[in-house]
Amino acid sequence: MVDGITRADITGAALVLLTNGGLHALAMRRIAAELDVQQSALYWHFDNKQQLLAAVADLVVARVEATNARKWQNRILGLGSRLRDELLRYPDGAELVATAIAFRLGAGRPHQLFTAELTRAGMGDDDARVAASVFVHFVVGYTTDEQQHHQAAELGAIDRLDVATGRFDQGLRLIVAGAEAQIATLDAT
Amino acid sequence: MVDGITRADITGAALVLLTNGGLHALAMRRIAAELDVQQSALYWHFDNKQQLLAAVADLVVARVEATNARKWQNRILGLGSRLRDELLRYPDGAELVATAIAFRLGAGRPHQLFTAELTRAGMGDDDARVAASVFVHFVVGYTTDEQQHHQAAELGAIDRLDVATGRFDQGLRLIVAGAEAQIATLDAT
DNA sequence: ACCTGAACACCGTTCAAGT
DNA sequence: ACCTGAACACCGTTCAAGT
Repeated sequence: MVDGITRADITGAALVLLTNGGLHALAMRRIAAELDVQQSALYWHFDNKQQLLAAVADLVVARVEATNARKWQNRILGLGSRLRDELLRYPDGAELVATAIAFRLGAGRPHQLFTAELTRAGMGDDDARVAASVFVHFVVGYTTDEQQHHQAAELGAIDRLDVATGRFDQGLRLIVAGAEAQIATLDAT
Repeated sequence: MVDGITRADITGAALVLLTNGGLHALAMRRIAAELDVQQSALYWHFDNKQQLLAAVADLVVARVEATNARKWQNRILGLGSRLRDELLRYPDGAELVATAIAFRLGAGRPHQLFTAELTRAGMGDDDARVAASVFVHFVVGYTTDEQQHHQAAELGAIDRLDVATGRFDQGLRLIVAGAEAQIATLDAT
């Protein structure tokens, strides 16, 4: 007989359901059905649904990676748009990651990547972490809005299509300018 | 006999429930029970729960107001911490507002207030709106994390207490620096 | 115009019991 | 160690019918 179910099986099945039906489809019963298992079986592998969703959020941000641009400003911009792209790959991807981050349960990867870039740019560890959280909050928050609004429009709940595109880069550049100013005052000391 | 129930009655009762039990207590059945009404009665006043929650989110941010500091930088900082304070007044206040903003269903007040300050500071309407969204995403995102984490710690789900306090102002100042830089380049033109 | 009563189609979580 | 079966305590939404 075959082995039992693993955590990877569960999060994998959940990711498939997320892809096809969004957060709405991520019900314990549905995930269990996808694996031909009783819903209570999932609770042997995860304490609760929130922990399971956090593990799925980790998968969503797993492919976010640093770029190899020469200027740190461009690496930050690349990281931001790469993160946005990955969140947009799945319906409700941004909201899922936002919740996981809020509960400190997963999806720490974006924050780590931004922090690394900012320390390389010359910031102290502490300042880099603060700046990284500004970037992450903006990217995840902006993308959540964008995705939510886009999905609502598809359902016909909203008709006017916002001209929100392009505004993402503008916002990122504003924060980069703030980081530049802070690094400049550090160098002046 | 007394008149029927109004939308204000409903959002008022919901705000009481939010205060006492957080987002978890904001169930249609519970709100209806608070008003001695059947749950289906609420659907005559609101299309769905999401619309109702958006109206409650409007109440949460209703008392956010501009400060009268002389420098626009300080007015922005004051607006940010004032918004955070109001979100922290209710359990899950930040998450409620974040969701309403994402669905473009309410809580537009913070964005309007930030935009107004930034145009007064010398930004164009378009740039001011983008910068305002950076501020709002940071304040709401940061406060959601903070509140979520705080509530999890109260339930014993998390033991270590993050040293996140003070980081809020640092983050706000970083964005202000970015706005300053942008206004400076405008003035130079 | 405004609300009731009742149903429909779902949820997350627990827990004794099985193998 | 890993899962079943069944229950518990909930949800949001709809809709005919009442007044």
